[in-house]
Amino acid sequence: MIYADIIVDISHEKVDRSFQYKVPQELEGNIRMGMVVSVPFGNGNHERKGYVIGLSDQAKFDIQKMKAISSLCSDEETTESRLIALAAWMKEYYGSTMIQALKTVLPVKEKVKAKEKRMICLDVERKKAEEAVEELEKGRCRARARLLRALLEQGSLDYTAASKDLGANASVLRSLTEQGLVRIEHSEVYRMPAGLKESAQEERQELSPIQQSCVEQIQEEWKSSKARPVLLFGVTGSGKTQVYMELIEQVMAEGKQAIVLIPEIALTYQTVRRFYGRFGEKVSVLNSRLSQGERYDQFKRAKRGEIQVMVGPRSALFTPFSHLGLIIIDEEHEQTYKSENSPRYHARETAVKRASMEGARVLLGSATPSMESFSRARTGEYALVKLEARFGERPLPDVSIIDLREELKAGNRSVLSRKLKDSIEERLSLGEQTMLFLNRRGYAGFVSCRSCGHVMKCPHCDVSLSEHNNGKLICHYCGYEQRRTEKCSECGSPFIGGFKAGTQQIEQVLEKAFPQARILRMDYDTTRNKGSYERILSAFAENEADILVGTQMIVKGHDFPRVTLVGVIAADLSLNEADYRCAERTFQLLTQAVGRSGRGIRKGEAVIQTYHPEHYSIQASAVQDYEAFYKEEESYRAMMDYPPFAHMLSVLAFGEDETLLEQGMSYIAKFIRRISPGGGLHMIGPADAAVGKVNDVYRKVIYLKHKDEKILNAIKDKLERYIEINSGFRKLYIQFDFS
DNA sequence: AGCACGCCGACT
DNA sequence: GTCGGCGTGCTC
Repeated sequence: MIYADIIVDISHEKVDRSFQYKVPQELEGNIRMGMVVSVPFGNGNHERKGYVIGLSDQAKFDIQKMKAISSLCSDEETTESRLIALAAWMKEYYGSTMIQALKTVLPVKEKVKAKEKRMICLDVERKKAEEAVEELEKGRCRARARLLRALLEQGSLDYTAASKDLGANASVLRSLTEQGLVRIEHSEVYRMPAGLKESAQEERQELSPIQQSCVEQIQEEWKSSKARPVLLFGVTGSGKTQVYMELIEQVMAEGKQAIVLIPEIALTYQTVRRFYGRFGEKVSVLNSRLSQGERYDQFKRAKRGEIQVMVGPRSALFTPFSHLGLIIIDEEHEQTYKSENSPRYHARETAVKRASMEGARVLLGSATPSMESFSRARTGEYALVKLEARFGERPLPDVSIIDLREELKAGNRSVLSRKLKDSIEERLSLGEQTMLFLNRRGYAGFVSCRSCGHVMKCPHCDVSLSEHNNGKLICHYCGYEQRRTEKCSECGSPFIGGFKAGTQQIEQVLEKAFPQARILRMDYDTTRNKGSYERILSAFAENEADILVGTQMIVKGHDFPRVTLVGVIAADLSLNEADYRCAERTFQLLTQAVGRSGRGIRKGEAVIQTYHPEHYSIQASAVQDYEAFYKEEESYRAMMDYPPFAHMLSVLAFGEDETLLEQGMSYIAKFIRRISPGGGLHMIGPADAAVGKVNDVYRKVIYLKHKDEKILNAIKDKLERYIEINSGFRKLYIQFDFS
């Protein structure tokens, strides 16, 4: 007898686990992992769709009570089943629930229909409804009366919201509909067509000899049956996209499909148009502005074989192609390839896994490869191909590193050093453009009291509020807003001021220093509206401004030939982050920023302001020397036992009750200490997470380090079971994060 | 998500 | 007692 583990297709956490079913004799030969089946479920034995996630000959449940699979829904299995197998791997490897993994891998599906809003509306006149409310209140039908009253006030209610807030049970609703008092309306799902048809036919450029040789090296590697992923290490502007396109073309010629992953922020009109221009109708693009329905439609087109290339962010990795030939990850070092939600998967590792399951190739491209990838390239796990010469042999910009401590000694207290100010002046007189880069995480400055130092914080989250130009203080985590206070809430002092390090402040300084200059600003505030991102960038590209000030979003993707000066206001902002990757991030950001200068005919210049001029990430980025940086960072990581030399597992716990959370975490820590075998395991914490509270939910974290990833994985498995068994963890939400 | 079960207050 | 409503828990 064979038994199948099945996940039922009901989107509810309560049924987020597998159920074992008997496999009827006549299906035994046909059933496989990942298939979609129909099973009886629950008390009413309703037929439901389910996914086969495992098969075994061991019954884990009372055979008497075990039901049998009714039938296979095997119309669409092959592609889907591979993705489900991938989900099973993700669940295992990253430690999430199966449902969460399935949801990331099988996007929306009929969930689109489920999400199709169900609204509860009144079906009778107000008078009648009011009478009914009174009657129901007289009789003891409180729930129904509550619902009707809410309907009278608001006209109509969202089905799910109503059932959550008002306790509108299914039975309550049924009786109300039977009485003819309310009806449930299924609102239409509207999908907008993807309007990117006008493609300015990009002529196929001849590859340069260097590019051509890269293509050949890559193909050579992939001829082998044990083809490794290839890391294409090419400096900015070396024409990696050309190489990608050439390889995609060849994959398409074999009748296979390709996925191209691009960091969200680089998914601009320009990039997308290049792919459309080259591959026309065979390309589809995903981006965050697409609705769920549109996304679903794109996936459907891919499944039907109507398209052969999918360009998109992290989630495009799960495009249901039937003959996947190639996965390209551009700018592979980007942080956005790591998911923030459970399963906290990394697109790079997951791509390698998917490719190996489906016999596809993987190409990683970057000018500043991640430590992980470069280290794998050095051990031979990945193949390394270098694309060296900058396209057109343009010279690197002249870089000056300015020590801000010296500026202060010389009596200059402005955010602009004398050198940077002079250089800007020079550009203005020459009619060339300047980009000023503030490598903060995009937030405006916090507000603090000048007399007692108290910082204005969000009452729901453990973050300081940011000041915006409309005089409001806003929390960037939960959206909480309050007016700017006149007095300090702690000491009553009226001297309250913003910390002057935001892009707005820099803009103001510039306006004062260069009243004649035309200045554009690009940050969280100015890009919140749709299309504003593109509008600002194209305005700058059209030479409508002399200076562009912004956060990291200005250094990605776009090419501005008129820019001959790039200024980094304070390189230390990203260097001081509390994360072992901060040096890597700083190097990457600075290298990118410096590389923006002098992309046209004229030679560029860059000015980096910092309090740590001697730091290797700054020194190496100034001369664009990746390998020098890698060497330094490698010895630091090796010394500190950080990835890629050890593996890390973070156990994150969330909960509304702080003491319960604390208790839970100390139990977890004790449990880990008890089960961890021998030495070699480092545990840090439990401690507050980087942001200790969001939306009134507290967050704590335990970090585990070990050389052997398998041991961390085993700890994760045991923890999962421990947490499931002990009811004390019911009110806590626990996530795992490997890095 | 949907169904059964069991508790609770009002009425025969 | 008994009936109907509403919260809770379980589903292989």
